[in-house]
Amino acid sequence: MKKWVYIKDVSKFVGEEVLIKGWVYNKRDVGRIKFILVRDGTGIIQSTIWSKDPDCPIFEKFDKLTQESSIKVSGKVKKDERAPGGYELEITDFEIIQIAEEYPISKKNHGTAFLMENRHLWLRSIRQTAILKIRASIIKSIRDFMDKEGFILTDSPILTANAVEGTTTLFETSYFDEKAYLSQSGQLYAEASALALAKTYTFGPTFRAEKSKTRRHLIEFWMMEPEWAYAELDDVFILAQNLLVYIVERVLEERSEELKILERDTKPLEEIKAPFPKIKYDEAFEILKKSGKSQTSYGSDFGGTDETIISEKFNKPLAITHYPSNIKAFYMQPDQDNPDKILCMDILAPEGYGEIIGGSQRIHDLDLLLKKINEHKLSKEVFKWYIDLRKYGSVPHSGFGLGVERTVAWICHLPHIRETIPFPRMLYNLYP
RNA sequence: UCCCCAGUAGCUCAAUUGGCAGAGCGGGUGGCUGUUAACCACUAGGUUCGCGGUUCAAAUCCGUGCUGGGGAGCCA
Repeated sequence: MKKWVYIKDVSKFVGEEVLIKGWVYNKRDVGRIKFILVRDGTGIIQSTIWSKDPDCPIFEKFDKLTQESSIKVSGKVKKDERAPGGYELEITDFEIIQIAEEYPISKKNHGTAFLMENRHLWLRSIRQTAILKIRASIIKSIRDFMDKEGFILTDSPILTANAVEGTTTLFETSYFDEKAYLSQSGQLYAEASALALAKTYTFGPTFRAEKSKTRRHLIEFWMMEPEWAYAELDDVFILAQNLLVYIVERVLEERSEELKILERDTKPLEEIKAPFPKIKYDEAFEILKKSGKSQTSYGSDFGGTDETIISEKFNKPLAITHYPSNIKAFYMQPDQDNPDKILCMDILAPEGYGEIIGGSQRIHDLDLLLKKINEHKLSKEVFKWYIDLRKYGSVPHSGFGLGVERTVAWICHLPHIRETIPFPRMLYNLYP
């Protein structure tokens, strides 16, 4: 019985007979010599079949193979400069598990619509598997960093009775006889956990029924949200900065192969070092005004193009703080010295990728919170438990949300967020 | 929700701007002893997104619907 090995490990088995279980990525027939490119999820290896006899049984089996047919291949591992990747498998025999029907995804060009329709198959391409591996590394590095910093993972519920952001973007569902909503953010529950554990974070999917059709929006996306008792805005800014530096370092270290497949220029990533620049809304507005390229009026939120104009001035992630209070969420703490401004931060990724982190210091004063809930016409009933947090040992606390998919898009330098998650949920697009 | 663009073979696209619907890839058959999205020859494959209109004649022009793409607003 030959040893089952994965392609990523073949270099350790040069000269030995091994068994590879995989799929036909491509085949080439050059008469007496045939090539099968076998992929097994960890890599691709060129495999060769040779015989003097044009009618030998293994050639007949080869002829049946179609793209993506599943096969178990036995052969001897050889070092060979002519093979892509430098190693080659000299096939002694192979077993056909299933002959694939005509595979819809060919080696030539496809349009986005067609690829999205076949997302379940598109995932098998080298490029897509590289992105998924980088996504996995980013998630692992986020978890490792937060754990190392002493934050406790606490999960927030997906089904909730209350909104966090504007009520227009909620997915409504039924909860027996009550109405329920899919979570837009785990933050409010994380605040409760933070008062229990001091340093916490939630990690999970969030849902926004926004009718937005852009390269940076998903209907279902993943967020990591730390919440930290007694922390002020500056504390979470430093946390966010160190987190991003750590993620980039880890990806450069673990996934250089995948970044190469994506043809990602790693120089801009190598420049991601602390400290990150931090400017106030007013300064950001000045930059916009001077650029002459923006129509945004003072006091309004920045648009996607505005973010690009501002972040192009810096080669690192940039924090913009102290936004006007009327354009931010109800739970955000006003600045003591300037109550029209909010102790909040948006962190914009470089290279035009825009906002990947949004955070703030939270209101800890009971009366102020009640006033804000009133102003935003929110229900005191459903928020009773949240208001309670300000009655029993309330303290200043802060947190932020990091969008996983936007982070993946930036680090991989992807033109569109749809490739950052295995099965993106987008506007009017629930299949596959 | 608004603005712009597109829909032709399984896929990616052509079609002299209103005059015989075609090529590459993929499929099939055959050839080739080192290919790198192999190559060469032959071959099958069409309700030109649906409906209505203009015209001697519509893939092409007009109207309408559907689907998809790009962007805006909003956001991570």
